[in-house]
Amino acid sequence: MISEENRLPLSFYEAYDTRTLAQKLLGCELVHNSPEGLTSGIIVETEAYLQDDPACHAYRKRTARTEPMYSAAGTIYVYLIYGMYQCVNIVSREDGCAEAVLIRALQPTEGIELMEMRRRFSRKNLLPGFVPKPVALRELCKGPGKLVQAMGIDRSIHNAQSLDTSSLYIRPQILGHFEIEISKRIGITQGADLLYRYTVKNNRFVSK
DNA sequence: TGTACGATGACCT
DNA sequence: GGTCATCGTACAT
Repeated sequence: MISEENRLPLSFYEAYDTRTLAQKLLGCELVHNSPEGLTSGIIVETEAYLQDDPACHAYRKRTARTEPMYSAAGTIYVYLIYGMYQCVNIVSREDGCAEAVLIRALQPTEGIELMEMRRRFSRKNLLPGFVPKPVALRELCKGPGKLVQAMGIDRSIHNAQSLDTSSLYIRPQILGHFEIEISKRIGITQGADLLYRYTVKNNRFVSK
């Protein structure tokens, strides 16, 4: 089967406030058409980051790192975390308003072998004697750092690009009927009680 | 110069 | 299941 591009237009990202967009993105397909091959997965877990939210990178000061967050809806924001992993966000709202949706987990669809290879060999596999082990399907994109590795997303390539023109883009909703579960965001202390996390209920590819 | 923040894998139980 | 090690970024001192 040949998969068509079927890229969502920027009007999709402009149409909703950030928390609504985070929910509308569930069931959509994140696609990376990379030189090594095409990989994709259904978005099953997102988190919203708002301007008046202490967990948001743009909560305090406008810096070089967070500059893409201030761009138009549909801009890609990739940041480095723990000095070793990266997380991918979809910028929402209008120019000058720094809000975004963090993509936290995918249900793999296309290019599963390529995703498995990327995950297996992007580990600390340069140490002598380290033998990379196969990565289970369920583990491929189960977490924001993991899905970025599996999809071959890279800050130096994708950060500040537009989903309208990048090799990374999103296809419309393809998941069958599902319920959205709302919960607290994972792994943060600032704004920890805000219910800005959205998951596909009972989906086994959700991170937790 | 120091410190808070935060995702993952290795290792252990 | 839990504990530990890893380090770029932002910001206070």
